[in-house]
Amino acid sequence: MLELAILGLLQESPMHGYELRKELAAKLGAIRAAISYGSLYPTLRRLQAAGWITEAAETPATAEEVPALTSRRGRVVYKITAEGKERFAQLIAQTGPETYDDTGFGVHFAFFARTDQATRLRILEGRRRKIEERREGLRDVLARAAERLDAYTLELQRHGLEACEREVRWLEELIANERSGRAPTVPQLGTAGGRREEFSPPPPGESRKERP
Amino acid sequence: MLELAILGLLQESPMHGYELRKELAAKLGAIRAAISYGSLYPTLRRLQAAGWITEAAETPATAEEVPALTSRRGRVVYKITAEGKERFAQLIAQTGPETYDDTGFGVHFAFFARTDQATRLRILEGRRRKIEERREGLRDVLARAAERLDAYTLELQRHGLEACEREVRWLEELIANERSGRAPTVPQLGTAGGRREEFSPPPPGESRKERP
DNA sequence: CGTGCGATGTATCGGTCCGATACATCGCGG
DNA sequence: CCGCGATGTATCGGACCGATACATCGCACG
Repeated sequence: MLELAILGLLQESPMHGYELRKELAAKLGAIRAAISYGSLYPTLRRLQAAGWITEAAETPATAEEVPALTSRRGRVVYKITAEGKERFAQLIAQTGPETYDDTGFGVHFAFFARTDQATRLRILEGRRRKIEERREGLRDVLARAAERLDAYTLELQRHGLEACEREVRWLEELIANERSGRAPTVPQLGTAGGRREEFSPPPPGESRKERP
Repeated sequence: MLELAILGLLQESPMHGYELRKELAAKLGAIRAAISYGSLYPTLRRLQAAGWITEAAETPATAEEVPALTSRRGRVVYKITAEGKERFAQLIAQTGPETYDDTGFGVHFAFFARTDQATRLRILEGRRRKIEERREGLRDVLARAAERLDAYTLELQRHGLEACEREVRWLEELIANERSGRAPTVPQLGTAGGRREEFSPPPPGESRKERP
């Protein structure tokens, strides 16, 4: 998962570890806390060893003559390689069970802009299926084992059940949107307009073209 | 977390590993998938080594004479010890940062029936604080960095923000209930698949006593 | 009658990720 | 000039997961 996230972010622009962590936190803030350095740095080294990312020099030109004395600030900027892009595409497209758990789904979803529509649909439906199963499990417990559980545990289940129901509804909307060929559009919060492209290169700030 | 959950469940009745996993899944189904054996069995051994649980003999009488030949089914039943109960009480009462993350909060909440009211309140408020922080983070991203992110990522944030808002409201209700001295009973909101009862089983003041 | 299969049951191994910790530099205000 | 918070890289032990292996039980189906 981390691997996928890093490869995805570095595709937008080269970054060093610290930056990567912040961007990751911004992009995935909805689904998980900031990633730990204890996972990040080892993973970066692993990706580098595999040839999917490389170190990019930091020096901003004009600095050839005076490198030493106070040794340059130790900042390691990574950029993705061609092999890395291939790897990313492969990881994005290949769906296993872990694609549908909370974190896995969140990471995949966060990179939907770089995912083709068929895969998006497959992932959304897989996620929906998984949440529906969880929902049924909770209903069973509430219906069949209610008297065995105390009021607090029951309340926890009830709250979880409601969350499942909401997420299923959310997914239904996204799936319907996806099938109709439009990008996600949220009614209130004019955050996004409809787009028709299946992916958008680095340049941020998509123009907002209203598509009925 | 696993340690706390096991100690809590074994307080209700002795169980073997497989059973423990199922009960855990039923009790915590709302917040996390079933626990892995790869964590469960090592943890059981650790708890046993610490003296917090012990093996309870399985043999149902009448089996003294003929133990061998086809060796008896290998089922290991564990029960909690007095030290284990102390340990549980200590773990329940002591709140660290991990008490407020998704899993930690869920596990603590699931054992609220064995937690005193002051601690319940402290945990609910800590959780609320944490969710409020997450909510503010998401609002910031949506307000300040919206144009940097693609429509899918924005939709993810929006959905996460909504989930935060709902959870805060839920926590507010629980806190109000708690302060008023009543057990949890949420007015309807009829969605959920099971009917609910309208009572309040655990006597308001203290946690429940030993197995009835 | 047997036989195969799904549920029950215990156990280990490698791998991912986290939390704590350490340490060094930078910029800024007091 | 000094301290302190943000920036930045790095490691270590531990928690937990997913896959896998293996053995037994009960029962449905031929």
